[in-house]
Amino acid sequence: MTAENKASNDNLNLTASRRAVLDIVLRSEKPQKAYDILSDLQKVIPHAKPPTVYRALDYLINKKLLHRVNEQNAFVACKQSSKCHRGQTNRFNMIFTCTKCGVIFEESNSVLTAVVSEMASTLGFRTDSKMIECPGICQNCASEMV
Amino acid sequence: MTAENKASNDNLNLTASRRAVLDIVLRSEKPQKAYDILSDLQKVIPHAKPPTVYRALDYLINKKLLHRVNEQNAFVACKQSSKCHRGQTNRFNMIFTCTKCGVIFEESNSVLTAVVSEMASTLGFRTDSKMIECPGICQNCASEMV
DNA sequence: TTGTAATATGGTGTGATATAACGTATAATA
DNA sequence: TATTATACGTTATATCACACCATATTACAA
Repeated sequence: MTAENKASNDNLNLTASRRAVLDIVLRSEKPQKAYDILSDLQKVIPHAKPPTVYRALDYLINKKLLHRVNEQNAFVACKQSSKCHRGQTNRFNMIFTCTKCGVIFEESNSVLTAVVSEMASTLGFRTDSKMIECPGICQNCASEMV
Repeated sequence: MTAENKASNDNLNLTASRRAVLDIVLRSEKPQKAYDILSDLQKVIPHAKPPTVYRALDYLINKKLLHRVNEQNAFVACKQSSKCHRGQTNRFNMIFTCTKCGVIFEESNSVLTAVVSEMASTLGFRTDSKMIECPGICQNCASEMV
């Protein structure tokens, strides 16, 4: 289920600032930085402050509408297509992040899920977020570096 | 090859501050924060400043002696055992990071390597670091949360 | 040996990221 | 209504990271 679909979920308490932050992140392809989100947010909610943004982000991440991209200190909407799920909430999603331009690719894969699940359980490790990050260089940036 | 082994490598220019930073990180099990490293470093090099640490870290990461753990904004010694390598420089290493206590587990796995390599190449994505992070909760912390 | 390029360091300052703390408001419910 | 939980407003500050410029050192060619 994508973030856009989830946003109409009844269990969701989308206040004005949460809705606005979600919209800002949804509108962008690339992960958005917190202080860029803040700038945008202040066009709608002029008195918004850093905690306003971080609270909204925390909430939306908890509700699985957004991901935090640790490699970039940035935030992106959950792009998992419904076909990646089929009710399987335990699938892992890989986020390939371009350290050059910031573009990301989010992909799910059953073999990945199987192997990571097994590694984690061998370690007695509980993987809550099911998001894995792999940094690198996207095709576009690679070709520009000649 | 572990960081300890590599440290005796001839190609390495281990100046005083680099050596000290490496030692500080090696001495600790858990990833170390830059400003904690700085505090320790100042016991040896009193005039050390933040750039001193970040420069040393950059160097050591480039030389593959250390990893940056993005989930924690912290740094840890490369713990890959030699058996994980056998000259295969293209193996992926997964770092499971505990978001509660900060402990990490670094593991390599041929199936993981195969599936991530394939996903990346499908996307035309160049994976330089070969380090993948998976956040979660370690067994210890999980049992304490009852 | 001198010139020069590359590398490493010292030190200042500041940009960027994130949250603690405390008070107020609102909503849900016993 | 009293109580609890949740959300928000605001100030201040903690934390993370590096740009910038000057200086020193090294390596090597002329």
